[in-house]
Amino acid sequence: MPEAATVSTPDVAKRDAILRHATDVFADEGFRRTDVQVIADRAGVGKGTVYRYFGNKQDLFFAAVYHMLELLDEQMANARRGVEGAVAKLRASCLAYARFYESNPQYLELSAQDRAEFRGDVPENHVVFHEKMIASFVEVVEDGIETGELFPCEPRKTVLALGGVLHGCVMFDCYAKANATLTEMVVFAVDAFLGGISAGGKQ
Amino acid sequence: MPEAATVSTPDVAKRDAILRHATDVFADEGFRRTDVQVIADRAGVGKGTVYRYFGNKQDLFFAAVYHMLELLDEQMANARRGVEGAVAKLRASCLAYARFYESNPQYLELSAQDRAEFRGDVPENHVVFHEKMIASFVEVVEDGIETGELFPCEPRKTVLALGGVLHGCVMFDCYAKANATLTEMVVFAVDAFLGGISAGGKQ
Amino acid sequence: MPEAATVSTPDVAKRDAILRHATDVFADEGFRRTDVQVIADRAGVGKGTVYRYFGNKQDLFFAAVYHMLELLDEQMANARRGVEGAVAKLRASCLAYARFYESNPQYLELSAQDRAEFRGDVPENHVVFHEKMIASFVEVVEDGIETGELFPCEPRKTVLALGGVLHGCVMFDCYAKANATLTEMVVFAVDAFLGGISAGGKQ
Amino acid sequence: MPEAATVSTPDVAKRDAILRHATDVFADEGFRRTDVQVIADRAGVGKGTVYRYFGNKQDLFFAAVYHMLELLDEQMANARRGVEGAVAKLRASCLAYARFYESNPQYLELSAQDRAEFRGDVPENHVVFHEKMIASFVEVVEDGIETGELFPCEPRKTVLALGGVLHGCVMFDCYAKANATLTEMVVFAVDAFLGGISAGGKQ
DNA sequence: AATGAATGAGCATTCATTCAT
DNA sequence: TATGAATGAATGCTCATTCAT
Repeated sequence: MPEAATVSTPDVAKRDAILRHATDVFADEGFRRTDVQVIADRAGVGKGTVYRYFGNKQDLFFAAVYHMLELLDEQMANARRGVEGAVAKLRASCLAYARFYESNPQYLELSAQDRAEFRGDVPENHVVFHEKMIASFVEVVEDGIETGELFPCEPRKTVLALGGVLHGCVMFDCYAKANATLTEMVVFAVDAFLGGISAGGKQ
Repeated sequence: MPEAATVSTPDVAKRDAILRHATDVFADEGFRRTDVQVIADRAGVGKGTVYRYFGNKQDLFFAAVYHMLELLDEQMANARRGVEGAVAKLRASCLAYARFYESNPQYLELSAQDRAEFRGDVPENHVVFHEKMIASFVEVVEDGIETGELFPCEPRKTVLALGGVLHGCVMFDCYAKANATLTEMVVFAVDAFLGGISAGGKQ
Repeated sequence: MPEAATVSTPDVAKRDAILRHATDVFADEGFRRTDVQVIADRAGVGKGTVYRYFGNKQDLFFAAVYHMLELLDEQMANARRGVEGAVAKLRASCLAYARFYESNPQYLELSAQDRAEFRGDVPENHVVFHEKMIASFVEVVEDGIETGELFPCEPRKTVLALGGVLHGCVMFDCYAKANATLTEMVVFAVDAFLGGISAGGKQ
Repeated sequence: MPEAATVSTPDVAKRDAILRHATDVFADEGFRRTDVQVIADRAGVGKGTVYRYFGNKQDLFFAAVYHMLELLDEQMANARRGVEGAVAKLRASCLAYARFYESNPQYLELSAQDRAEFRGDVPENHVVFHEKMIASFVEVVEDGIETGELFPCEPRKTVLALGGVLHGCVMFDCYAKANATLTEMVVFAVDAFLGGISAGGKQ
């Protein structure tokens, strides 16, 4: 089967390169300190090209964050696939979350910048994506309650609390390096949290 | 005895005013966007005075954060005082933590800025203070293990995980407003977490 | 007879469209502020096509101005046609001038831009055209002097002064809106001026 | 009388220097093309100082134009002082107008820029000043009508027409250099115009 | 011939920091 | 000691022009 036809990709590669380097620079320097020229230089394009593709610095940042959200969601969904049981599914997702940020520390900084600079005042598509991710967790929790695996609780509240646990563990890390990897800390915290809401005894 | 040495620093009030307004402006605008002139104006002093008292913008920011840490620690210590039992003490501290940030949202933003801008690359006195706060929690956890109130665990790891839970709950809030106050969410998450590490059954 | 050679340039229409929209955009935005891309978009052609037809932004502007000069000259010539008497001819021309700019305010702005941006440092063909227009007026004035309708005077100086009157009345308008139309103001000023150089008593 | 006390002038000199050089650069380069850095350099101050004194480029430009208006008005008023008769007063003012622009060609370009860039959409104080200048001319015309020196006419309309004549003569000059100075052309045009509205015969 | 993606020089404005008064 | 005027490096964004397709 010859010639797999690379018909498309007119400049997706260029867009990706910009996005990738933008992520790195935003992570290294922070949103405000970042000079778009540096992103352009690293991506090997002119500054005007960056603006052509992303409109302005802020939208470029948002695009980088959105890309991160997609990757994170994908990895958590993959981790959940084929796992049985609500607790096991939640645990697998959280593990994927931890591994994602541990493997890609630049995304951790991107998240910190996002929170600090925009305080949730983010584009609509981010909000939608957040809700989609929450919804997928809520579904798991609801199933868990139905099967009796989890104590009855408000699913959304539970999911948001779990989200807080995850977010906090990865962000808080910098203040007092534990003698543990980021992933170990998340697992520890999540297990305690899940133990506290599980019906079947602890651990 | 000549000239009874002006013992008291004659301008503590001025220093405090600068610090207070700096906190507000840093919280409102973010570290990078903050114009020191605005802080000086609001504090009713010249810009040069701000630099005389705090050296530079970054150190002013750090001083504001340090002041926040002192207040937070004080409130958590007060909350713990007179409470019996490790779990109850931890819970009371966490409640104080939540109330502190709920009552003073500007400190929440200050924390977010601190994390985003400096990633834990903070002055020595911050590190020391963090460790002091951690130590006071660790002591409680160790007591809890000793009395059998808590499962055996690594105290420091447990405390850092709990710190992550707290940090995460207050920071994560902005992404998906729960139908609950910040304090309710923290209580919910902390109770689940404590339930998971408590020996005495859940809640 | 084979293939009757596409004699007519096949894209005069396209050139005209570009020129028409260029005039509007230059008038609305001014020369410097004008984005050639906008002209291309409005004309429904690619930006490269604009450059293919006109070389560069400045030459495009000059082409627009030249087109305006042709239209203006045509209208003044038409107005003069069939009119008897030097004063009547001059008056008719000036009326046409006023009506031209009142009916096409975009040309007024184009003139203002031309003066401000290039100060008469314009292409040779503009200079030639100006001289041609001046010459046609000079001829009328010379006839008027010969027939005794006008006082003896330097014809060229007189024509340039009249040109100043016209130019000034339409340009000055913006500073202090009179309670009169542009045309009324021009008629008023021109009648006074002509009254002052006419031998036959005033008006 | 010793010590003429230069009490005031804290930095009026610096402000004037900036304004003077701004006028020159705006005149030479045009508003859009002007780089504020160049003005700062020529005035021997930092760029920030220019912004400290004038806020932004546009306001700096308006300040330069306003200064020009004040100078022009002063010179016309001086020229009128001690002159008897409406026509003589108007003529003297117009002569001063012509001499002003002939002696200070940079102001001529400044006017052209003002018209082209802002089309009369200028600050309130400019409008007020224009009206003040118009009013002083209107008064002369009204007196002239009262004494019978001028034909009855609408004074404001007459003044605006005269303003157009002046404006046009100085602006139009660039298109077709007459064999006369700017002042000669203005005198010629104004005399014709005044001749046309004067009761007492021509010239 | 027609296009429009890519480029990078150019410029307004901001703001941390200094230092003369 | 307190001030705030002065500075100039830093940076987001625009747009004329080019040129590969």
